[in-house]
Amino acid sequence: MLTPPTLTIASWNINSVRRRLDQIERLANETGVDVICLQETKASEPDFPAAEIAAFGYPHQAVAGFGGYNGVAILSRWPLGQIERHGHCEREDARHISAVITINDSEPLTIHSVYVPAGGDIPDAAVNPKFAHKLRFIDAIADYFAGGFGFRDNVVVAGDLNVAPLPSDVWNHAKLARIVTHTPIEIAALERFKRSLHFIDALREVVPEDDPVFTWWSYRAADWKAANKGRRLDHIWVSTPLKDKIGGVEVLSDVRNWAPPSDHVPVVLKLDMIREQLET
DNA sequence: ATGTCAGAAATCTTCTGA
Repeated sequence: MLTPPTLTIASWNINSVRRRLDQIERLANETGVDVICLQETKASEPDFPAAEIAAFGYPHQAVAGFGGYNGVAILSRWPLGQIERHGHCEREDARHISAVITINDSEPLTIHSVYVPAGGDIPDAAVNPKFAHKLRFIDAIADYFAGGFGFRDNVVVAGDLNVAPLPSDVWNHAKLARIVTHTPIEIAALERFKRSLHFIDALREVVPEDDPVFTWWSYRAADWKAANKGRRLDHIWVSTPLKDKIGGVEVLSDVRNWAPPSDHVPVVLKLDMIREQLET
């Protein structure tokens, strides 16, 4: 089999896979991305448009979903093994699925598509059960990674983590300090999750920490681009062995203009691991 | 507090979740 020079992995909260099916095809055609991790597919597994997506070039799929809300998937041009869905906080709510990508036998790569709960409006776990669930979910997924992997494993976490951790990850740090997605308690929880396997925030490896980067813009602005009140809620993390293989990270903000748009845009990671393996 | 989406269940609109 011909080995590709790179492996590209996208993370995209698509806000209904059926509503935006043609945009998956467009993303495939315009970027050629190898793997797409989806969140908020909002489709039951029988309703998931598997055949159509296979025809777009992604015959290998890991899907978890039910009607109405949530739902995650991994779409791949490469075979997927060991597909596992993970329930956290005693729920089977289709927020986390993983698969092992088998490009070569020597270095398996485990890819996770994750959708962290949004958390409601009030950033107080004592009065808002959704916020309490969000914090418990992040703790639970941190425990999962702390207990299930070694620091030498190749692991990619791609998802809507619903937290914008850095001041430059939101349009106004001071104004959002008490707004859910940017509160100190959520940022601390996300940091613990990140440390669970010494994950590296791939985008911030290639974009300076002070540069504003957003992946989500609310539907409620009349003109999302003019207002530009965005947040970086979508992340791709890699485990330490993959750090030196980050070949680039791109936020496809133009996708926010594709009609009808999701409120999130894809983040794409390029890994150079395969090329390095060829050279050694 | 506001606005805008998407899906479900039940209608021709309201609810929930985001």
